Amino acid sequence: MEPNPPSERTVRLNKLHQLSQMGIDSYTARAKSDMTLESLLEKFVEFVKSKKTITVCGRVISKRLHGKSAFAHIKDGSASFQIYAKLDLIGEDKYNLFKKMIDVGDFLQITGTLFRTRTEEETILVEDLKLLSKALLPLPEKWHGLVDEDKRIRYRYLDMLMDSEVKERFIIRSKITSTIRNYLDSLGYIEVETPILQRLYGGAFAKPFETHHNAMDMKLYLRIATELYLKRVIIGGIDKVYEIGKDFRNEGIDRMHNPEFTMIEIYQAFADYNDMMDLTENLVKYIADKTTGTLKIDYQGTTTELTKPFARISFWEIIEQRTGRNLRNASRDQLIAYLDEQHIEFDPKASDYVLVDEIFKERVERTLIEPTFIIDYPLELSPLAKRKSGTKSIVERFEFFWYGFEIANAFTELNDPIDQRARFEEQMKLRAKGNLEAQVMDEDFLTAIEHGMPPTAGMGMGIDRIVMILTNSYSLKDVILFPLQRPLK
RNA sequence: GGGGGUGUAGCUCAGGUGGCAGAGCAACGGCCUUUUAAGCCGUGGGCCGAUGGUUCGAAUCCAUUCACCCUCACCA
Repeated sequence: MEPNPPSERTVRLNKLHQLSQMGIDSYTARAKSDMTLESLLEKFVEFVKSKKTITVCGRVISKRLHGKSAFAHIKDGSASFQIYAKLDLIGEDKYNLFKKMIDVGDFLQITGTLFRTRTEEETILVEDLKLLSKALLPLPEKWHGLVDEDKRIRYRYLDMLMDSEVKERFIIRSKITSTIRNYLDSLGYIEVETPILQRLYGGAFAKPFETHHNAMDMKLYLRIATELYLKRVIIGGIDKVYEIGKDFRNEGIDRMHNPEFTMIEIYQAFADYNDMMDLTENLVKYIADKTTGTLKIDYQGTTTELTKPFARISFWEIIEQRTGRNLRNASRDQLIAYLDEQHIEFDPKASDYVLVDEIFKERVERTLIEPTFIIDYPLELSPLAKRKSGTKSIVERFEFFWYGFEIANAFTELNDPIDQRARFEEQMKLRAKGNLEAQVMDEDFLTAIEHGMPPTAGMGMGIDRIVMILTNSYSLKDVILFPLQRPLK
């Protein structure tokens, strides 16, 4: 029937069949383990002395047969450990089971005593073994592991298994989020959960994912930000609030962008963007110190120090520093002249402030290597931020940049319902002109502010990007367990 | 979307003026009771990403196409 000789999978399926004929369950419901392999290593000397018999579990990651004895390494989530099985000690049945039926990738339960080999390696002398779970597919090659970028993501579990740095990176990621929570919780911030499925999306400029609720026959969007709901929570009287969760933006994928990503947003009543800047600075320093153990952070060969206070420079000032020109009161013709001169591409239909933003992105953003707050943005770029007192066209906003990446964005929040309505109307005009990322009018949110919103500061920070820097990862894909990928075939 | 790169065995990779498809690891059979990239002897394994073309003959040359990576553009 099958013209080709059996594949590795077929060979293992045959073993499965033979095992079942031998009355052996290849997928046991229960496993017994006295301790992890890591703690076994710690207790090794003591257990050798007391000749203690121990039982542990792990996955076979290598196997070396020597005729009537055999070595293998097993690995659990904590460590790997060598085992040694001898025919005369465990008998023919068990020995042959190990020799013929157990493959690299299988999970075993091992009972035995401890000894050191000639080369001083800590080893379990097997007295009994039990198959816990049989693997049908082989593990990647043992000393190169998985190299192909596509496969590393597609089979992330193998990547984690074969490359301890990959696994470690995701453990650090978890530590970063728990450190953030601990820090904010200790300062009295309350973590909440707001809707991911929203009837209107807002709080950022982005194209949304759309979906549909069948029972209510209602169009819904996946949130692009948590902002507008967290402000409702502030209105509701929780004065210090935050949420860590996924946002979804229906846009391109590259090393700094993924359609779903993790964001933390923090809001605080009776605070302004200066307070929020202090909080952000302290938070970044705290998580860097707690998770890397140092305030000297190396990212892709460049080191920055978090010991001194972060620079704080205004939007217009940094543009002047980097371009050598004061563009604050520049006319449209002057802006275009500069863009042309610098060979920066731009949309000729874009408004003046978008042209300025273009210059900022091209000439400023990537130069902000040291942790830096850029403050006081043009009002037109920030429809949810409060006007800076005494100015007409500047808002109280900051963005935090590090290694040329935008990490956080914050403002003194607009809490004036009349002004907020006017800003939404401005956005709707842009939308009507074809800007699909302009914000949509949110009457329900306006009603909330009309009931009264305290002066509030808010901040959003990209968790994936922070993790990227703190784990010295080149791409977001390296810090997202399962990035979006096309299916095979 | 533009430019560049990659795609060959389960894994890591060779191969190329066009002439039977290769290695190591893994697998299978044999020997081996302290190995550890165990070793030794032997065996099997491939739609050379897909489609079409040129040719007596294509993994190799050409065109198209798919996937992934890099880069530029876009994208708060």
